Amino acid sequence: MGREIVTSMDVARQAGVSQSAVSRVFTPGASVSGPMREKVMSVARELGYRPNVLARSLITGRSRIIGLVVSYLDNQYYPVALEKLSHALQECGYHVLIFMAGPTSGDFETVLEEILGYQVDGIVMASVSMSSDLTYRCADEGIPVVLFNRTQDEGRFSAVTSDNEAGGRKLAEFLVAGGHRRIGYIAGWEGASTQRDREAGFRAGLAAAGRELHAREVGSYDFEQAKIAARRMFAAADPPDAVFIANDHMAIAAMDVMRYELGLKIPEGVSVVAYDDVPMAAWPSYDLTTVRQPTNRMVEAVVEALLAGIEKGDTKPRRVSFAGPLMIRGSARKPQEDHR
Amino acid sequence: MGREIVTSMDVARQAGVSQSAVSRVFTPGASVSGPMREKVMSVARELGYRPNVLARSLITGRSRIIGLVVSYLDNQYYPVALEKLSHALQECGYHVLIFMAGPTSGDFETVLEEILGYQVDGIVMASVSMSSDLTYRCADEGIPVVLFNRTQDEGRFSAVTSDNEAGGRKLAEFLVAGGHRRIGYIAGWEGASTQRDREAGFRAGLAAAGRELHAREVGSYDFEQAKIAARRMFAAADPPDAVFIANDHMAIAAMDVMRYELGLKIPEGVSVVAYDDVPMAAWPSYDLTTVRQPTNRMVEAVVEALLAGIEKGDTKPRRVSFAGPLMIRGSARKPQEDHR
DNA sequence: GTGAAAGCGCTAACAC
DNA sequence: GTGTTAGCGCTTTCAC
Repeated sequence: MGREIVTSMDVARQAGVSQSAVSRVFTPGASVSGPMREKVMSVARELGYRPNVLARSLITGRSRIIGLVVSYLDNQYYPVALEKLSHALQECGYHVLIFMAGPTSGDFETVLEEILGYQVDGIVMASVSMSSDLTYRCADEGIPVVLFNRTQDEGRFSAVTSDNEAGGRKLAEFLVAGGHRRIGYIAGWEGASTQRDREAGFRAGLAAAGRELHAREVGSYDFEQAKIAARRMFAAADPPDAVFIANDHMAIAAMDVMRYELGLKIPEGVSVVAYDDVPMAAWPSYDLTTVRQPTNRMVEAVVEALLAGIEKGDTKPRRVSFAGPLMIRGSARKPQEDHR
Repeated sequence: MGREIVTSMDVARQAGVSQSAVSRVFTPGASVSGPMREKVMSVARELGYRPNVLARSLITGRSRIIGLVVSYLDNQYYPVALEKLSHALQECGYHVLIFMAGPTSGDFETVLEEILGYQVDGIVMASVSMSSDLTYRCADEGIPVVLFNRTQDEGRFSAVTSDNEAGGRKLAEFLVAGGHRRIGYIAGWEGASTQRDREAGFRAGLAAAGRELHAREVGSYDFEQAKIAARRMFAAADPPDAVFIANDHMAIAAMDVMRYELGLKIPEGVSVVAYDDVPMAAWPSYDLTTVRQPTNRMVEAVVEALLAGIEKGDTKPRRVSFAGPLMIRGSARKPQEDHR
């Protein structure tokens, strides 16, 4: 019942050494003699002693905890990224403490207050909607804040993204080269930088070919909203012959509506392209042409920015974005098919 | 740069009260007068003070951290469950610290050592493969351990599952009633209790109708393994006319192989049923008849078991399992369709 | 290289 | 109801 904690003092007594000696044995890079180390380690093992990270944090000022703020986990992109991030941080001796932000549990403000209470060493924001003075307070207090898969206009935080604009442009070029004439777009959440950049790149790509968007709906990065958007777009008179949907999660919802409700054929009737390259995009049922997020490199960059802030005190914001390849699959007519 | 921490002492000085008065204001249920509370709160707000959860934990012996051990997040069931669990715990003032166990980062043993170091108040094991003396040490130290979606033979830990055996039986009855004669099974990871129970129930259900398994392969709850299993099962002479695949994650992999590689029609050529009811199962591309895991109730039970252990010291293992409904969709021939 | 002592930020008796 | 005091388990000077 009572959590019997074995302390460094217990080990010290049992081993007949001072408590600080025990501490030193468990402090990487402290000066301890061989015999001392062995004596202490052996008693520690016997007693099942482990240093208390929390007590340590009180004095070192580092908790070895990274707070992750996220608002949903149903878009497959996030769990996969979380898995990678968590692994990478674990490798460096950090762990991820999850904070769900969103309608269900408290607003963003509350969540951030909670985070601060845990004395996290760094914060990763993977959620799309969040803006608060508190975020600045984190930064002001010297806690590194890294935005994952989003940026912010004022560059006060580090931000790691893929090159959304370039991705959008690539998709436009691909659709234009595929001979499409009426090209639509289903937007993500309008407050998100990813949405804005993907659309900007896409429109720029169309413009470069002398084209314009033929139709536009908003899916807000939400599964159900995306269905509604697809219905509206393709039930219209003169519907698009190709559509860029701002992420795979929505694209999958939309494709199901298009094929099963509206009876459209993909890619014969309409081409679909999207963004993220979640695992599902490669499944034959969707076989989605999409821009891959270079998640591994993005995660590396997040960890780097975090550690630079924590361990070197280098909290100056860094904004990195990585170009991701276009994964050409079967959901959109390919350029060469048009060369008859 | 230097993390300037505002302490309760700072607030006390500024407000002209004792440090313990400040502490009491932030301790729910402590006796403080109205004016005192206001004075302290106002200074606290002004200074941006937040109690240090970690320092508090040192004295209370509670960290308000729940360790979650998980080995993969690509099976959509886990992220969705994690989201719910995290929300529920957050509501009670706890947060989830993630520990990834698995080939990539250290073995289970190491991970558990790390967990112990964080003085977590409770542990949830959502991973399938884990067995270690350390797990017992957690229990011995009075830390509540709850297995999520798995049980263990010796009942030393609390375990929350759906009624896998009943689910398996329901599926067998459904397939038998649907007039299927050659019924196959693709197993999950053989070390998992869910696998064992689902198969046992399924076999029992077949036996009750005087039937036996016609074919059996192992997919180990892995996407790629499941594809291989499906290929092997349906490339055989005299392949099954129905198959139960031990979870939706594998079923989706297998269905893609069956339809796109082997040219099978579902459900005309072969019926497919599975287990979990992940969101994807309801998508028209899969439209999978499956047993729903009553995740909400399972999460509630996990939280209950955890809190009983933490707050009431009641760590006696409780094993709960909830029956989940059969979600009848289009991937398997339905009984009434056979009544001609 | 090792021990003694101080103190991280906080809660929990204990007096008043 | 409020202040004083004593630690929680640990790291880190500082002597030796």
